[in-house]
Amino acid sequence: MSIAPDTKERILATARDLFHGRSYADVGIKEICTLAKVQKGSFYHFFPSKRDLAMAVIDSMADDWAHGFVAEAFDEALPPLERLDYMVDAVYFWQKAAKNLEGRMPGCLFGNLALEISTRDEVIRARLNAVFNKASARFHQALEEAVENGEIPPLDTEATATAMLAYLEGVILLAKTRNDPDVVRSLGPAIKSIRIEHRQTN
Amino acid sequence: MSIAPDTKERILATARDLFHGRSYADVGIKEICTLAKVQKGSFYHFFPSKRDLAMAVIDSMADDWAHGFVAEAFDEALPPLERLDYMVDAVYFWQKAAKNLEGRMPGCLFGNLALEISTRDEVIRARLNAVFNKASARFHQALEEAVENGEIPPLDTEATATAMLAYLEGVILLAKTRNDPDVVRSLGPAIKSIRIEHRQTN
DNA sequence: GTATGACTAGACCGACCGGTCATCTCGTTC
DNA sequence: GAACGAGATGACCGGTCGGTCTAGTCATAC
Repeated sequence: MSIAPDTKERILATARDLFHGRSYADVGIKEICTLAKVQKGSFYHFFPSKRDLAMAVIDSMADDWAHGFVAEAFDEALPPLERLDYMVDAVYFWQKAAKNLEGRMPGCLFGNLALEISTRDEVIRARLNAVFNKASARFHQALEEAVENGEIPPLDTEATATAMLAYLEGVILLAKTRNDPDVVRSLGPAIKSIRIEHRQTN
Repeated sequence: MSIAPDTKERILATARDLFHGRSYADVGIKEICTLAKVQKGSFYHFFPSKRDLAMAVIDSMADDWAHGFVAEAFDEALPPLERLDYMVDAVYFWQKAAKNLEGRMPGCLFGNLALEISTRDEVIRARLNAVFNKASARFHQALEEAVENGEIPPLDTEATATAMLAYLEGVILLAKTRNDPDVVRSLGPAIKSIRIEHRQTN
C-alpha cells in the first residue's frame, strides 16, 4: 500500500492479503513472491518456512487489529455497550469494503486460519487461541464496566464476553458463506442480547 | 465403519472423515484411496474430480445430519426451547467423542469448508449456504412454535434463528481453536438468550 | 461363446509444491 | 581497497499433487 516498503514488510503484507482472501494452503510461496516482487531466495532469507510466515502474518495482523479498529471500537471513552456496536459496525464496513474491492467477503483471517490449520499445527492453534483470548478480554472489560455502571444487570462477564466473540465469529462465518456483508449488520447488533448468568455459587 | 461397503461409499466415508478431521486442501486423493482401499482408477470412475468429491461429501454429510441428530434434536415432540438445548448437547457429545478418538476437535465440517473454500468456489459456497439455510429453518420453526406457545415473547423469528445458527457455529469455532469441547457446553446454552426484535413495521 | 459394460488396477503425466544453494551485488568497516 | 556480510537472484531439487490412460477382470446378456 505504501511506497516501496522493506522487502520483509512487502512479503508480510502480500501474504496477509492472500491468506486472508483465499486460504493458507491455496496460496503458494511463488505467488506471494511474484506479487510482492521478491525473489524466492530473498523470501527464505527472511522466513525459514511457509509455516513461520503464517505465524508472522498472524502476529502482524493481531498487532494491526489491536492498535487499529479494535482499539478504536473499545475506546474507553465510549460507553461500554456502544463499543459492541462500534465493533460490529467496524467489521461490517471492513468486510463490505473488502467485498467491493475483490468481489468476495474474506471473513476473519483468524477464524479462517483457525478452522483450516488448527487441527494440524498445535503451535499455530495456540497462537490463534491467544489472539481470541485477547479479543475476548476487550469484551470482558466492556461488560465489566457496563455492569458497574448499572447499564446491564450483573452476569458472568467472562463467559458472556467469550460468547459474544463466538457470536461475532459465527456471524462473520455465515456472512462469508452468503458472501453478503449485510448479514453482519442485520445479525450483529444482537450481540448485546447474549447473556450468561453467574453460575450459582450459593 | 460397517463391513465392506460399496467402493463409492467407502471413498465417500473416508473422504468425509479426512476432510472433517483435517481440511480439504490437506487431504490428497492418494491418501483417500489408500485409506479407503481403492485404486486411483476406481476413484476417478466414481468421481470426476476432487471438487466433485467435496460436493458429494457435503451432500452426504448434510443428509446424515438432517436424518440424524438434527432430526432428533428438533423432534417436534420436544418443547421448542428444549430442542435448542438438545442440539447444543448433541454438538458437545459429538465433538467430545471425536476428540477422544483422534485427539483433536474437528469442528463443523460445513463451517470448516465454508471458511476454507467458499471464497474460491462459488458452487460449493452456494451448496454450503443451502445447508446452513436448512439448519436455520429448523431453528426458525422451533422459535415460531415457542412464540405461539407463549414460551417467549414475540420476536423476529427468522433473523433470530439465523443468529442462533451463527452463534452455534461461532461457539464451535472457538471450541476448536481451544481444542476443548467443554466450550460448547459452557457457552452453548446461552443460545437461548439471543433475541432479535421485529423490525418496527409501524 | 462372445460381446458388453461396470468396475479394478496401477503405471504414468506434467505441473507445481516448499525448500535449497551457489553466485552475485553492494554498502559498510577497517 | 580488501574483507565482510546482509540481502538479492534464479536455477535447481525431490516429492507430491490432481488427473489420465491403457490394460485387464468379471458378471451378465444374447
